[in-house]
Amino acid sequence: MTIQMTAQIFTIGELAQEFDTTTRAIRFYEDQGLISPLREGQKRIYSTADRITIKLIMRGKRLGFSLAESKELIDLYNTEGDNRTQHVRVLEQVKASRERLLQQKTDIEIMLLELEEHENRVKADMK
Amino acid sequence: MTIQMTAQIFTIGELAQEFDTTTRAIRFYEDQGLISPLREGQKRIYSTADRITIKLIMRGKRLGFSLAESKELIDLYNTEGDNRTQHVRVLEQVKASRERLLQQKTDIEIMLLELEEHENRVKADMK
DNA sequence: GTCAAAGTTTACGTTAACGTAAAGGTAATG
DNA sequence: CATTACCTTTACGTTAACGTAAACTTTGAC
Repeated sequence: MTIQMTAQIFTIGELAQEFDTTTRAIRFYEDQGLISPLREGQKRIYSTADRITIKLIMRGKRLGFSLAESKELIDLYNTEGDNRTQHVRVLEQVKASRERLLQQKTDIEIMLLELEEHENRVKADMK
Repeated sequence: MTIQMTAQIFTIGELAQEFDTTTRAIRFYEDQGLISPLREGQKRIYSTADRITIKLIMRGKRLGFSLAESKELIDLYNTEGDNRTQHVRVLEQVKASRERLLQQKTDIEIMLLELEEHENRVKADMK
């Protein structure tokens, strides 16, 4: 009794729908070297790995990352664990990314506080 | 005995330096209606209010806000408290902004976790 | 008075991230 | 077998957010 594990695949249209974007955009990401789907004849075949990459791209976009920046992150995760200098570079990149995210986090906290303040002013004004 | 309170003012160069940007950019924000500095002859004179607006713009940029979006926020804070429909619109805007920021916040948390995971993998790999 | 530093306007150039259109291939459906 | 729904490539168009250059004024320092 064997368990059949078929690798999940996706069409470009499915992914466009799932991530609320367009096929044009997804092909563009391929142009820019962010994904490299396989082909079945002419047609692009996306793996779950491709799908995750697109998810990462979209998350990046919501945070204001350029595609180039997202690509750096993607490449970061795809570094084959080889030599030490590579590793060092990766760790530095991780540090930089983390710092950026933490800065954004405090920016968000401040903006949330300011929004709340303003909301209260307006609500008080309504009475 | 009177206390002299001189309103702080800034030149475009000073602000460009403080926010690590260019005078061109600041003039551009004026073009787009985000700030309206006074003039002393030809020269622009920036108030502390203008300075705060620029601060908000920069924070917005770090979070991936377009200038149009930042302008909405700025206008939001500048709504003269008048009629009720205005107030309602303001509160709706506040809600939308908050939701966006909260989404970004969770995006950040996820990315931080993923970074940490990857960092650990790489570090383990180095041994 | 002239020189340098900072300010001004006008205007064309540039990059990122797709949008949009045209022209065509393929596969299931009635 | 023709229509419909997706897929493909190629290529030009568009918007945001300034960069860059040119040509000119203003002002404090020497």
